[in-house]
Amino acid sequence: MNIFQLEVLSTVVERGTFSDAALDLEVSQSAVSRAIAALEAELGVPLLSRGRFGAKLTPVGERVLNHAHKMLDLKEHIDYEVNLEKGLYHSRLRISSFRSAATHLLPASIARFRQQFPSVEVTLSELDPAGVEQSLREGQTDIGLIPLPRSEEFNTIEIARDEYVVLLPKTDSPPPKNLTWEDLSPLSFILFNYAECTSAVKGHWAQCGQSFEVGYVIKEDSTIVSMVAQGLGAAVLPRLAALPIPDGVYVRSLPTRLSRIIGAATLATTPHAPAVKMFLDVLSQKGMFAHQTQA
Amino acid sequence: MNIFQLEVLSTVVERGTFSDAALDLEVSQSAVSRAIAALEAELGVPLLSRGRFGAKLTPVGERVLNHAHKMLDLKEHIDYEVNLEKGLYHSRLRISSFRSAATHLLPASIARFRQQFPSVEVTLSELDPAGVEQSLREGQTDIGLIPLPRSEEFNTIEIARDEYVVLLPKTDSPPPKNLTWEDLSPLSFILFNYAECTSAVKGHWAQCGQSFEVGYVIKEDSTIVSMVAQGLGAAVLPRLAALPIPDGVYVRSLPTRLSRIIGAATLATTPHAPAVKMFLDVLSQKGMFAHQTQA
DNA sequence: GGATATCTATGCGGAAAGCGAATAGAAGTT
DNA sequence: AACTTCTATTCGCTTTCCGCATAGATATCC
Repeated sequence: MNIFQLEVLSTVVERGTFSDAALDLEVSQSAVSRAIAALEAELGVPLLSRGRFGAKLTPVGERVLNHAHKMLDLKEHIDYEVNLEKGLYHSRLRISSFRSAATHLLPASIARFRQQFPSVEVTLSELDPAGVEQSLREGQTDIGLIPLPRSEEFNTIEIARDEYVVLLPKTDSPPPKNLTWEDLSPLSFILFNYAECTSAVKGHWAQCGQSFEVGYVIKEDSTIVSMVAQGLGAAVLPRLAALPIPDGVYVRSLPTRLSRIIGAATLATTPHAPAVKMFLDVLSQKGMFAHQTQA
Repeated sequence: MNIFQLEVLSTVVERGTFSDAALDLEVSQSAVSRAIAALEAELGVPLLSRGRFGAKLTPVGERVLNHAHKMLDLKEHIDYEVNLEKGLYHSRLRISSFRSAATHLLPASIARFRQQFPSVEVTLSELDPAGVEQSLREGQTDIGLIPLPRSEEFNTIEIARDEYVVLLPKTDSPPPKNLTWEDLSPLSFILFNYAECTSAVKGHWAQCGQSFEVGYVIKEDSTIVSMVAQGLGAAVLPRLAALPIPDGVYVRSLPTRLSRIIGAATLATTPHAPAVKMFLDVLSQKGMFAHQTQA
């Protein structure tokens, strides 16, 4: 049994006669006749009844065709996999990302992607969000990880949500589990001057009708964590940026939660290469990269 | 692409080497090598990486094999259908049934069965339940429809439940929708002397602590229905036996419901021929005869 | 380093399968 | 009866597939 025979059977049933099926398949009528005869000989049952009226399925032919259709569908899936592989072969994928997403989100995703497509060359550039946008615009980057929302020149999908947390230095008594604005009001804050975090925090405070004292505005997340550990102030920054958090620092949620949305962006006007599409599937856990759930 | 190539691919992966796969498949090692090479040439991608260590799937090979396994499963389904057809061809199915099941239940089932297996010769004998049992014992019947329960010499499956109803003649005022034992106590009843109905009804009355007057005991269900229509009494009999019920007769449920179970029986000691198995599936709406539900 | 073992790939010759063109046979239509 | 339209089969050729034998590569053993 081969795929051609199943295609012949399917087309004969669809067209009604061997002659019309032959035209459709671009082979001779005798090739169609012999393909069907060979299949019937192999299986040992008549699949079609035929005569001057053309050809119609027998009852067992109907049941066989049901399965045959599924096999033809699977052949299309195989062709898809194969064409995907051919499209990806020796292609490349250029990713840009701001630092904490580059450090904490991308490595696992890239590993997973390359497990399936080892021939794709992946590059990862660490840029601030404005740099990521620029690199997308200049065609230097295929996929950029940036905070959302973004302008309409980009197509975006949400990848993760990253909560802003309060880092507090170790003191004689630990801070309460749930902070209030009153707990925070006497504190001096170190803000994270990167990836629009400072403006997000200030906007959030304003929106909550609160005010706070800014002690420092620092670009390096690791420096901020160290300063908190040394008792120089409290900090507010995204959890991913704070990682890894040393023992000498408490982590608490804000009284009113704030999160940033991390998205994957592509340039809206650029058609996606197969590698880009596949990696977007990894990031959003779709298609073959859907999360395995217990059956 | 053909089934043999998919079997080769599957076996190579399972066995680890072309040489071991060749032994398994009872072909030469070079036949295995060329089958794989032909498949890779047709698809245009390498499915296996191989050398002195044997053969391992490439990533695209894994994805292709996933679909290939499903195709091999479908081939087994096709083989099953085909073997089933061969087993059934020119076989026969002998059914015996008591009258109302023969009249009302079997025709649709037999039609459905023969639509799929037109080559099976079906015979239907109408016998009372004792006659059905005897015919099964004597090997003259493959499947018998009889009321349940039955002795352990038979394997049985429940096919339907058939409610005993009260038939009442048309009078100046219609009977209440829900009859009470008081409503029934002044009536004279015509009982159905067939398929253990009389004993079932008497047993039910006794179990409910009631008594009733028996006017007639009649064997013909159509005669009973006519007598009720003529005002000669009320009747208690299974609904299927009463069909078709003319306009001049009211139908009501008993105050305490009574149903008979109609079952399909086969002789416990006899292995089932394929036609018997398939028809039991029709009756119990299993396998390929499962009820279609909206998706 | 050389010999050996074990794996896959390929050449050779023969058998089997598949192709299109042509035609035979059957059945429906005119 | 003649014609049309369908499938099945023959013919001659081409392609594919087979086992046997062997080439080539690589790991193991001495």
